[in-house]
Amino acid sequence: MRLSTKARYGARALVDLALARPEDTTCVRDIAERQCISPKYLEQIMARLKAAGLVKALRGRHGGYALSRPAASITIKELFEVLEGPVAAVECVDDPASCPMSDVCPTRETWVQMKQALQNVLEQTSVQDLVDRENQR
Amino acid sequence: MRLSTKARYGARALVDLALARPEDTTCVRDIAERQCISPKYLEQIMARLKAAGLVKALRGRHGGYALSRPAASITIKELFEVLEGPVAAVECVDDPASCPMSDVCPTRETWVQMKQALQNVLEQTSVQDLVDRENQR
DNA sequence: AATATCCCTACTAAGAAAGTAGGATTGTAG
DNA sequence: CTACAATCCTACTTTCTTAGTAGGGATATT
Repeated sequence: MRLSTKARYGARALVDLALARPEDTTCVRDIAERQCISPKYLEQIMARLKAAGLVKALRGRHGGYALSRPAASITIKELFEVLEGPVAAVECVDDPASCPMSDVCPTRETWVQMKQALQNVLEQTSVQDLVDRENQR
Repeated sequence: MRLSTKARYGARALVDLALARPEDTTCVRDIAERQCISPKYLEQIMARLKAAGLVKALRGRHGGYALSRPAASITIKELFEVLEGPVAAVECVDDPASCPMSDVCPTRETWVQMKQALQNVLEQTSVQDLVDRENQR
């Protein structure tokens, strides 16, 4: 059960944007270079973040990306759902009807607890929290 | 970040074994039929559980599998690590040296927290807990 | 008009997941 | 002692996902 590079790269990209002044834009090439990510791949990731409304883009020369909201209001859970999909590790957690035994299955409750535990962590962490950590060093 | 069928099937198989008398053995075919799992696939899963010492096997006619310890002493975390691998969703959590930026990276701490949260749930749940849930209905 | 940026789509190579398949080995019951 | 039912072992296959690569189109600035 590994986290994809999309989610990890995306998190670092958001922190990178949050470190810039909110009114400035940062181009993909610069983020990619600082974060050691393939620029073309990061482009796709940023496109998804934009579609989800987490960042906004400015096209043309001197264009780039910026957070669309204050870093403190963007949670890692949002990022996770955009780039990694549902937090639930088993389908029946979100959709009991997907398994005919959902209402009797003793394992399902554990998968539900797993989701809740994960979600707690992801919801409680904002991009600003990550920035604060970075600044503490 | 989905849980594999191996882990899910394995969990159900252990519960199935726990429902039998401890001194009895249950053959793969029976478990597979009750749990709606491909018998040949379940064979491979049981082999892994045996190699990890969670179950013991008896060969030959009227052979089969049984839990090697009381159900209350087998945690889902053990099962998870055998069939799903490390609980950490990112490599640097268990092995900081795998990434040169581990000691500065602000995202790592969140991945660590994710692991801890998951681990809490998995450690606190034993096969016996699952059996108890099943019996409550 | 040149250029630097985002935007969009398609392609690919490698690996993992989820089984399928076929038989070898072993212990027991008749 | 023989047939059989079970585990054991290894290889194969098919499908899906991941992690990119590639090439160009649209657009705004200088």
